[in-house]
Order: sequence, then C-alpha cells, then structure tokens
Amino acid sequence: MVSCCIDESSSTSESFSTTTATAAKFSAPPPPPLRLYRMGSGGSSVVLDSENGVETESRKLPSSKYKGVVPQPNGRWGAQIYEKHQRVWLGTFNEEEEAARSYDIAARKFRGRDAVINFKKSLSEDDNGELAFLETHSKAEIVDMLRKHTFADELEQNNKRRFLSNGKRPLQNDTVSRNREVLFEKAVTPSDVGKLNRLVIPKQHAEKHFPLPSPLGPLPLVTKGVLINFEDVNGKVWRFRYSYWNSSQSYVLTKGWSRFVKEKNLRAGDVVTFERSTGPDRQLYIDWKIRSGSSNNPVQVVVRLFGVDIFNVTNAKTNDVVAACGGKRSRDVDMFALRCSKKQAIINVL
DNA sequence: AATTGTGTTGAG
DNA sequence: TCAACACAATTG
Repeated sequence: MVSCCIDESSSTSESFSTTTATAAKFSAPPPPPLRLYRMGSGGSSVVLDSENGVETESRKLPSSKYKGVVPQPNGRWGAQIYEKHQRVWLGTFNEEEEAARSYDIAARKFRGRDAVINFKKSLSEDDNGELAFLETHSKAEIVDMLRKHTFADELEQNNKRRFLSNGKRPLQNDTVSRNREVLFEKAVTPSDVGKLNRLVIPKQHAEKHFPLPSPLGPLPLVTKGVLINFEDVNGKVWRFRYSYWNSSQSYVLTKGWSRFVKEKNLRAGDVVTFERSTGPDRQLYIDWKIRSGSSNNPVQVVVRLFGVDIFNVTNAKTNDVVAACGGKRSRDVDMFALRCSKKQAIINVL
C-alpha cells in the first residue's frame, strides 16, 4: 500500500505551486516616476506627461477593482490568492470578472463559505453544488482547474453525474467501467514529450476521429484549432488545443499537452490511449501507460522520494521540499505532489 | 516573440 | 495579506 500523496484537502501540504521568496536578488531601485496621467484603458497605456503634455509610453498597468485580481502586461488579468505568506497563482484570464470569479472560488475553497469574495452569491446559486464540489476536491485540484479554466466544466460534469445516477453516487468503478471504445493508441516519440510541447496525432487517426472544421479550408479558423476535453482515469479533465500545422503537415495537440506530459511524467515510448464513450455523451478519455520493459520502477522511486519528503512537507518551507525534490523550482512542487497521486494510478495499471 | 506568473517590495 | 512592478521562464 502506498500512502504516498496526501490529498491535502485537509489542510497541510500544498501541492499547487506557491510563490516562495528565496534567493536574495539585488534589484535596482525603482525610478522615481513623474506625475503621469493615464489615458484610455486596457493593457499597456499611453500616458500624458504632466510637464509638457508629450505622450510617452508607460507600463503602468490599470488596477483591478476586484480582490485578488491583478493586471497583466498584455491587457489580460491574473488571479491570485495568498495563504501562509505565499501567493498561489490562479491563472490568467481575458475578462477581469472571470479572474475575479476564479478568485472567489479559490477563496471559498481556502477560507470557507464565509470568505470575503467579489461577487455575492444567492443561496440558490450556492446550491449549484459548488460548495459540495469544493469539499470533494483538494485545493490543488481546484487551483489546477482554475488555471486551466476547466472549473465550470468539471462542476457541471459533477452535477450531471449526480443527476443521472438518480441521487445515488456512482462508484468510481462504475465510471471506470463505463462502456468505451478505444479510438487509437500512440507510443509517444521523444519529440512528443520534449520541448516542442505538442503531440503529433497520426494523420489517419486524426482525420478519422478528430476531424477539424475544414481540413485545408479557411486558414484563420483552422490554424487556431479547437479545444478538446479529455478525461483521465482519475476523472480529471484535460483540455488540449487541437490543430493542424501546415508547416509540418501534421495534426497536433498543443496547448495543455505539456502539462499532461509533466503530470504523468511521460517518457518516450510510453503509450497514450484515446478513447470515447459509446454512450450518447461521446465523452473523450485519455489514458496512458508506461512503456513495457521500462527499466526502473517509477512507483518505487516515487514512493521512496515521497517517504523522504513527506517529513519536509509537513514541517518545512516550500524550498526545503524543493531541495529534497532535487533542486526543482517552487513552481514544480505542485507537479511533485500531483505526480505522487498519479502514481497510484500506475500501481493500478501495473 | 509573446505571455505567464514568479521574485520582490512596501503598504495596510 | 495584499497588489504593484519588473522581468526571467515558459509557451506558442
């Protein structure tokens, strides 16, 4: 039995990434700004120098009126929440309100239903199952959903499942053994798990199972691709951008793929399986398995690592854990924890 | 090259 | 705890 990764829904270790103050770094003192008046709105603003009225560029960003929302240089909005002197990044969003809403969700997860949030919720809204949903997921999972913009989807699916099961909570086995058909499998190549951050979908499979709007038609749309959701064995939803690359004449999964590679610790030769529910929902699934004949047993490695680190996790600061992880930076700590939880899946597979 | 989100600071 | 700001790391 491997009691490796705590689902820290309880409270202790944080498996999502938190910002950690570390290496002292000498930064130049901020230049004393003259009085500048903002003009217009949106991202990088043009300001008027009060002295001579000359237009100058300024990177002064517009503040948000929402709690936990910070401006991004490109006009988008970031969401963040603090806990234990550390910032937890909740992702970036196009709309200020979307960021604010994400903050709200995180706040209620981190601080309870009475947390101060941006948008008050009516009691009826609350019973959308959001609170219950928050309770059944760890902080790390919630943060992950917020960052990937999948929270609404997952909440909806959660509710749908409940509804369909007529009040009875379906056992995990039920969901796992749901009827599915295997679409295709692919042994990932080195470049699929490398720095290219993309998975090439073999043309035959791509065109058969994931037809793009118009294969070689209006480029603007096609090049942008589409977003596709896949559910993994843990019920986690992965959203990938799927598009066609003219340069290499290939179909690829891009945005989101690198996260999957990281979290599953995919290596070249490992096999990724794509499945689809035979039911009416046509839900897509993604699964993976380690290349057979893989030399080291990753389960033991991880278990051993965790056994060492768990002491640090509970008693030390993030960086100590990072060090124990082998010098990985704090932003990777979440992976570390997530990886652990996923190894349980490996155990099931092996 | 563009964007993210981390490092860091100082105010509350 | 919090947001502002700068900019290195990451992503496309």
